[in-house]
Parts: sequence; structure tokens; C-alpha cells
Amino acid sequence: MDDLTEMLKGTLEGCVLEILGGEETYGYAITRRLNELGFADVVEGTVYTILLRLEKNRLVQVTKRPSGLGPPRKFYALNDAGRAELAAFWAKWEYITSRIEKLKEGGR
Amino acid sequence: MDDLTEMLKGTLEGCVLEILGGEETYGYAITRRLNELGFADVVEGTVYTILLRLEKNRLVQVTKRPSGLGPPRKFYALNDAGRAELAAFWAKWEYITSRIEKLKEGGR
DNA sequence: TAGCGGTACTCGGTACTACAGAGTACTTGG
DNA sequence: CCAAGTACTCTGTAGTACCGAGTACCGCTA
Repeated sequence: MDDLTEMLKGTLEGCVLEILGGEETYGYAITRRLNELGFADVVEGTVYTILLRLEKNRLVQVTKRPSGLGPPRKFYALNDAGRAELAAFWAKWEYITSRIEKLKEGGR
Repeated sequence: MDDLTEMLKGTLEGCVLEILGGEETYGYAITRRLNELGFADVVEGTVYTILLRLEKNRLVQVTKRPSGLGPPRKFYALNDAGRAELAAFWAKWEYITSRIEKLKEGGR
């Protein structure tokens, strides 16, 4: 699949929120997870910028824990604002997909 | 619905391609059409930048015709490259939506 | 006939996001 | 010791939608 980056804008942050909604985890693992899920070209730098943004916007709670396998990990968990943002993301996603689908069906 | 602009990146151009795939039409009408379809905040300037980009990338054929109701209109129609681009857009769209849906179902 | 509203296009600048690419640092195994 | 895998950080770039202002043409009406 060729370049998806433009189409991922805005949705990738939602994907990270969704992953964090399921479990407390950290940047490196999130990147691997996204790669497995089919977002093959998503790279660490991208995930970290998203995580830093989430932190700056106070949507996550951060805990640093030693790893025993490399440097310490920064674990991220959604707080209430983060869960609200996640819900808002899915609402937008449903909205947009429904409109696009309508357009695709030749909707007028 | 609050701000959708980030999530529209990459998809809005596809929407315009889809509309042009159905009929030869012009910028102002495309904007109205998108607004009706639920992309309420999409504004003329945005559509025109997309159209100019399509033209620059040689995905459309352009014909200027007098309007009888305002200034002349620039009608856009997809050429072969444009139809290929449209197909590629839908392929990407299917791909991304399927991955996101998988993620949403707690897919692992 | 002057002005207003609707139609129609153009253009310069801005904000936001994903990505490239390089660097730092910690651990284990050969 | 050093290579490879793990893990995070930072600077800069490109691409896209949007803002806002401007230009221009038309019909209607006061």
C-alpha cells in the first residue's frame, strides 16, 4: 500500500488514544502494535510526537518505570479528559465515514 | 460537529475526485455539494486549492464556459490519470477504514 | 443608474500533523 | 568490548485544509 500519511492525519492520534484506552502502555510498544495492525510505515518518531502532544494537552497520566530490558519506559494512561477526547474522536470518525460512504453510493 | 479539518486531510481531495468522477462540474458547485453532503465547514478557498492541485498534477481536463449567471466557470473532468487516482483513493480508504475498524473491535 | 447580493475564481499566509533523520542511553549476548 | 535490540528525544520538512482578502461578472431594485 503506497503512502497513507496524508490520510492518517487526525486519525493516527485517535488510534493511539484507542490503544491507551485499552491498556496503560508506552511509546515503543504502541509503535509495534500499530505496525502489526497494518499501519506498517508508522515510525517511532511519529508516535512520540503524538504522545508528547497528548501529555501537553493533559489527556494522559504519565508514569516512568524501569524496564529491565533497555532504558526506563514512560507508561501512558488516559485520564478523564483523554477518555472524553477518545469518545469525541469516534464520534468524528463515525460522522466522516458515514458522509464519505454516502458520497460513494452516489448520494445526492 | 466540531472541527473536522485535520481528519479531512487527504480525504477531501478524494471526495472532490469522486464528485468529478460522476459529472463534469466546477468549483463553486462542488463546494455547495460538499456542504449539502454534511461537510458543512468546507469553504470555497479549500476546494479551489484542491482543483488547482489536480490541474497541476494533470488529473483533470479543464474547460472554461460562460455562465450567464456570474463570471465564466471552469469545468473540471477526470482524465485517465484522474480515474486511476480515484481508484487508488478508494483502495487507500478501504484499507484504512478496515484497519481502524479492526482496532476499534479491540483487534489484536 | 448606482448599489447590493449572489455567483465564481484567485492568492498569500497560517496552523497543524506525520514523517525523516539523527542522536542519546540502557541492557544482554557473543 | 561491542553489536543489536530496546526506548526515548529533538530539529527540521512537506503536505493539506483553512483564513481572509481581493477581483470580477451578473441581475434586480430603489
